[in-house]
Amino acid sequence: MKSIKPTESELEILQVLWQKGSATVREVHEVLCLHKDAGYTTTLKLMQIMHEKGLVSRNEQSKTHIYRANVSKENTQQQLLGKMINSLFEGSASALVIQALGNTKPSANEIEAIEHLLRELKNAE
Amino acid sequence: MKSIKPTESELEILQVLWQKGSATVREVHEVLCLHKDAGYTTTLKLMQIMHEKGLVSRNEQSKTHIYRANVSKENTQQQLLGKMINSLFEGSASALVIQALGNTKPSANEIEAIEHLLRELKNAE
DNA sequence: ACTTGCTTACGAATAAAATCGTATCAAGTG
DNA sequence: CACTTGATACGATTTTATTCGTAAGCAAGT
Repeated sequence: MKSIKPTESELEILQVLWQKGSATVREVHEVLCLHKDAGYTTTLKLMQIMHEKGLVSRNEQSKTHIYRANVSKENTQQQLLGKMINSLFEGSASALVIQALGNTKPSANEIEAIEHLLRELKNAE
Repeated sequence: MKSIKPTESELEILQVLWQKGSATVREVHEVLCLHKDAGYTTTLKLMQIMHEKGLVSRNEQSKTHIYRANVSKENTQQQLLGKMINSLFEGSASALVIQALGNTKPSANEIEAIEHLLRELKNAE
């Protein structure tokens, strides 16, 4: 189990890759630019570093490389969630859950999904 | 609504302060040393910086200053949770909740608490 | 008065992350 | 062929976070 910790900017890039499946630097950069303002070479450099670290893989067949995330979204979420639970919620996942639910307005569907999961957890005892 | 983003190390210190209510640099440092290894002046400097940023307040009556957190635990949790939901869970709090619950074994009591909260949310519609 | 021990203050070194400028290469187009 | 366009590579700079060394103050205790 490799446990790499992507930085803030790396996460932004991973998100785009997760969403699109695969993308060129330019494609990623276009998306990032919507929110944030940075030069093209900045994005390029970041993705090169991520490649060195093994966070992404790339196909170099054509001159324009095509990147893919090399870590799964679920793993990464789990990783960072776990860290947050430990560092901010004294290790209690349910404390985090309650805090998260308390401050948002989940839809009826979402509530239903969570209740369903809870029922399963109870039965699994 | 001030939105300061504590760094990793600052969070460690805040945690101690939240837990103890108030504490001197040495007291904080003792606790940190259990897990991590850093010099006393490092902790001191961090807390001084946090003071400049307004993350903590301090009583300077006696030579040995007494520190308090100046941001609430709940606010900070909310802040970081929100950021995480946006950056890793496409803005869906329930996605995060499900992921968090899926990978832990909440106790019956905790499940009960969450179900209770869900019922309240439903009634509030 | 002098030493010891604990404190704060502060500057500087180190490390890690992010940003950008410039060089260079490969097509495609006139 | 000369020129433009869009790509990578790479080094340098800037910014932010972390760490620590050293000076200086103050309050004992001897």
